[in-house]
Amino acid sequence: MSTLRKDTYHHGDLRTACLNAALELLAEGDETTLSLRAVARRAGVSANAPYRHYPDKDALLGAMATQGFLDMRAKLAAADAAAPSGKEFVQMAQAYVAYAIEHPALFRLMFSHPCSQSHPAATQAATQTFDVLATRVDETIPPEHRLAFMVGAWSLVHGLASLILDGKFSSVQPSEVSGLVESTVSAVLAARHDAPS
Amino acid sequence: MSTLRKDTYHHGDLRTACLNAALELLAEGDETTLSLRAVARRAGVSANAPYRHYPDKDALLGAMATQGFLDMRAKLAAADAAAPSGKEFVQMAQAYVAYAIEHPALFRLMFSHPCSQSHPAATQAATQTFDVLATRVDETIPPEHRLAFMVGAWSLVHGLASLILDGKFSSVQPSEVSGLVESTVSAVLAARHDAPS
DNA sequence: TGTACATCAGTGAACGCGCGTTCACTGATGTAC
DNA sequence: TGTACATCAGTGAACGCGCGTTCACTGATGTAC
Repeated sequence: MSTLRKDTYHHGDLRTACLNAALELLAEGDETTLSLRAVARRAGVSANAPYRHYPDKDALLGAMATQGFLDMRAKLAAADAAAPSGKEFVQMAQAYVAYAIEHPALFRLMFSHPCSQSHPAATQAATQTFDVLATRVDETIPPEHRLAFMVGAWSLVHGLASLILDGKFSSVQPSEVSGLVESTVSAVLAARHDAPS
Repeated sequence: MSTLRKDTYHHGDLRTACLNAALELLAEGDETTLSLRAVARRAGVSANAPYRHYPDKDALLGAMATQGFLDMRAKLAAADAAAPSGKEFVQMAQAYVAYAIEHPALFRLMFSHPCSQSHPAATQAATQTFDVLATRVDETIPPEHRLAFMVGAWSLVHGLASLILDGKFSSVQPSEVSGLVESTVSAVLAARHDAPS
């Protein structure tokens, strides 16, 4: 019976509040501006209160990455479900890149931070995210091309998102991104029957 | 007349020595283990000696990213030159991924660290690196497909490298990487005439 | 060739900083009787 | 229904840490005359 009351001594759900505060801080800055003390400050709580709910900073980072993957999975699944027949891959790819652009620091945390490999819940959530793509692949691509297609499609989309976030496509306008994703993914799709195993 | 003598008061070429020490430290660890003080220690010099040659830590990081891009450019150019006709893209792609795997922390610094965008020498070196690919594209790909091809090929290879570094392809063995790059790049190449503009 | 001097490239000590984390403690809560 | 008590979830002060950076200084070097 823990109703949420922020003004009481007992917070109610400080675990979630810390997670949200951390995600906010990450959205406003980057990983270097995300400290446990800042999270506590944002949650309106003393510096070591978070230790009641997370054994250390890395555990909080792991929870953030996990949450990120779950959010991303929902976006991919929604794109897959909403897409007209035959457009599933293109629209999932667009959703993937859009997620990265909307959450740049979290995206980097999810993929590049050590916690994304060391935190079991995070790796599991990552697998669940990729399974959305894998399921569609299994229904669409002939078995002998599945692995190459999975790796190729995912690499393509991930590289595109990364290079955009890192400012390496300075000549590409934000409004062009969606079309670029479509044309590039379509090209790979068209080639899948020609691919060497 | 500065001959290199490490045992004298005047170092000889501390600028280069700091750069190399920093690259070594990055190769041995990651960006979080790379401090200016550690660089000075490695170079056998007092903690603030590097300030004679770099205005601040970020300047050193920028120099490192610059060096990384120049090295990478050399590797790409060598792969392009050595490749049998028609295999240039595949072998450049393999060189790109190989470079990332051999220098994971430096690769991340070059692409994801803010210094890679703020340091003019680094952005220029990056452009020179991409120009190796662009030159081959101009000689091979019809004009109307060049942009899409550049973006697609680069994204593909960069994503592949990034996901491998980040441990997201746990099912892919190191020995499979080269073949995977070849098959995936070949697929994109085969599709380039079908690609929507 | 020798000497005076400007400049360069180091030294070593110190500063403040915010961090992650630990400690001892206390207010709030729920429950057994 | 009231009370004693265990437990939970906070507080506030403190610790040590290594960092980037600054300061005043000094040894080494090259050059003008």
